[in-house]
Amino acid sequence: MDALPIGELAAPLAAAWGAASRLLLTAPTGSGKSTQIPQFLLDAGLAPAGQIVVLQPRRLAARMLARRVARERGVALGSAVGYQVRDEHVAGPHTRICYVTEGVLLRRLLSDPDLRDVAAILFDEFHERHLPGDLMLGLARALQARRPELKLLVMSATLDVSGVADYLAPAPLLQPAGRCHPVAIQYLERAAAGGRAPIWETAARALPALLAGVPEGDLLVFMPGAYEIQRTIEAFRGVGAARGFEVLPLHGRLSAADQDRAVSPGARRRIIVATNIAETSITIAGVRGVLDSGLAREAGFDPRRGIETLLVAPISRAAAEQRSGRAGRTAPGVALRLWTAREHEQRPAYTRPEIQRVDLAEPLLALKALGFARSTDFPWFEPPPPAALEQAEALLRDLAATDAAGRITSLGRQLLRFPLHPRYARLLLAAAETGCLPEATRIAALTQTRPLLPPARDPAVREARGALTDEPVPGDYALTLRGWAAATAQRYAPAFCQAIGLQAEAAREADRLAARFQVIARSAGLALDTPPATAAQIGRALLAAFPDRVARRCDQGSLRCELVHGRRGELARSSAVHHAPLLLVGEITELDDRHGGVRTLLSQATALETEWLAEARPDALRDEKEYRYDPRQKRVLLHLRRCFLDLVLRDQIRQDVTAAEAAPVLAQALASGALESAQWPEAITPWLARLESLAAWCPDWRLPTFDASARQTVLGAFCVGAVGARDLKDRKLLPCFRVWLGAAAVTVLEREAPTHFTLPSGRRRPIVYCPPQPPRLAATIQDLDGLQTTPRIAGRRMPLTIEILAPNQRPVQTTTDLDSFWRTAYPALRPALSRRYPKHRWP
DNA sequence: GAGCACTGC
Repeated sequence: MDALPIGELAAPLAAAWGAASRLLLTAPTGSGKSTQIPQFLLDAGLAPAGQIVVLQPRRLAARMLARRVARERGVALGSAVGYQVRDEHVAGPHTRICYVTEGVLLRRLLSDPDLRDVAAILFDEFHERHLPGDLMLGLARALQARRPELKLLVMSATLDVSGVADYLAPAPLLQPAGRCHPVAIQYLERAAAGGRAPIWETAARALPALLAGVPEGDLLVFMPGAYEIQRTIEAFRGVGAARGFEVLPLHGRLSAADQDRAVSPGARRRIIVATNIAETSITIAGVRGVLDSGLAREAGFDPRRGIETLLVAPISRAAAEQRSGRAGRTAPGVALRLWTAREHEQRPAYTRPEIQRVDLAEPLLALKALGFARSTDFPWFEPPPPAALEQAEALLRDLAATDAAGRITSLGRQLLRFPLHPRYARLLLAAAETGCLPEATRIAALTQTRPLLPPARDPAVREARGALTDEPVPGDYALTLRGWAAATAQRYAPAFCQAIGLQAEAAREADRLAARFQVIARSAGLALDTPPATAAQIGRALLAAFPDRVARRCDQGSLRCELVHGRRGELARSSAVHHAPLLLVGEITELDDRHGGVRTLLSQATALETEWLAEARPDALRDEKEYRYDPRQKRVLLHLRRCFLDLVLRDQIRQDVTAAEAAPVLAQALASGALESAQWPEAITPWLARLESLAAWCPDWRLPTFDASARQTVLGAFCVGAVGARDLKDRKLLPCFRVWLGAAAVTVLEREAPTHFTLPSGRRRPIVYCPPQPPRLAATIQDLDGLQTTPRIAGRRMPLTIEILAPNQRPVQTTTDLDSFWRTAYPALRPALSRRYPKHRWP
């Protein structure tokens, strides 16, 4: 690694530092800026009082840099030079240079909004654009209004500097001469076999040419995930030119020992097949050639459906640059990209920053605590998508963390005491109410680490793990808690951990986290000395945090589930609760399937009893006086009832009343507290009796009139082009089909989704849709229009399922092949359907 | 082949 030419930079940096409060510096990763710039600022007296804080995206980097700078200056670590990461604080009152991870500074800001002891903030590796770094930059800029002497220096490698320069203006740009070795870039001459061949086959075909151009040193191959890495290694076995090479995998799920093996030099030349972990986190010495698949798994969040995504996508040009650079760290190198030069130009210039693609509830709550009641008040470097902000606002409202005007409540401030997503913080407060706080702190902790019990392929491990379920287990969290407790009892004996496949490292980290949550809980006055919790206590607490994650198994033969808000997915095969008809799922993730489409995986499931939904009482959700009579609390209750109605009534309603028609009516009538059961068909009266007891909780609500515009019509036939929406309305057709696209049921509303209903007194009450409601149907229909066989939403092919519905809305038949359905299956079925269900007008 | 890239308080 070459030293930064600090001498050439010293004069301009010193001059700019005096004149400007914000500066921008671009230099490649590993140029020495992270260690040299802070020392220069200190030695030149440019930060005479206060700390120079250097923000790092990773804990390991913060630790290593502090260690190195302390050594260079001959001081003890934690004295003049220190660091702070989540688990460690190695710094003191005399610390002048402090390396901290981005989240740590955000936390510090929450307890000390002026950061009085900080003289300068250096944003290192800012081009990585992690969410906390982005947020911190905006906060620091805003803070300069109160503390004009605070200096900001943004350091980045491949960032499009003009955007930051504009944001920080006036900010001088410093650009020292680069010192990297040249890397020759090669592209494929023709697109790989029409893009049809698996990426590992393309890689194996290209390997000999690359090896011929790299006579010495190791080779680094980038693949999107562990599965592709495995297939690549197998494919390389058949390549003659690779004989004599040691071929090793490298990804985050490997044990520390296996990762070390891939990083440390061996006797033979090596080919290391890695994920993105080798792009930024792990540096491998001696790499002279890079083979780049051009693919990466990219995390995202769809605010409309409230679903996380993890999909394989082409990397940006900047990321490809970063990957190629891995070949030129010690000597000139070669990089072969498995795409054409022409395709390269069509790739996005930069990876979408995190703030554009993740759930914003947690940062938004922090902003509100810091005085930015509305997200538009905040000086975003790049504002997040409005839909994501709306979703986050709605979630915070539903958790009672904010009031109707979007201001933080005292409950919201309580949530913020925990370094957790507001949902999990909410889980802890609810757990204190239901009496399962110790268990809940452990559940929250294990969601924040690597999986403690990752899915096992080894039959011996599976069998040993089976012993954990000798007694029935109410959920996947509960199963992990059981394995974790057993391992704790054995003091994490390696033999035991290995036998059940428990990741001791992750468990120890979770131990520390749970302990920390308990310290915070105790200081907040929450009761921790409770007897071992029952499944009901834990289930009810989980419901308060995840009211929109209730799911029901569609049938016993498959793992398909329906979720509230017209979503659905597939329960993870590895889940421990295959027996339960009603579930609460902790995670919903959309993943690639093997056909170029997607599937929605439901994991971390917990079995639910209908009674917990039906009998969830206001006091189970009570936190403090100000919420007891707050309408917002009723919203949560109303939502729970809707879950109940959606899922339970659908089985019970028959004959002429369809669930889609009845549910909103019932929900509103129910909320009114004055339901007259005589008005309803006999089949549903047993359920109404239970519902009436729910309604009794909110006696001040009155029966609303049912607004016909709220009636829903299933899109089905419209989508496949058989019947137009107008036909459905004019001819008063019952819905015959329901169409599922990915996780979302596509339905159409006759008008816009209603926002209010009217009480007999004439007063209007808002209808609150928990995220991600109501669906934006107009947009959905446009996306679908004209797409007969391979509907795409946002460029991604969505699995299409069509259900033929009986008048009671239960599916008669299901198909996934639209073409053959429409050509053969449906025409063959139609006569029978017409006889069986004459009420339908079958197209 | 069926969980799933990388981080972080």
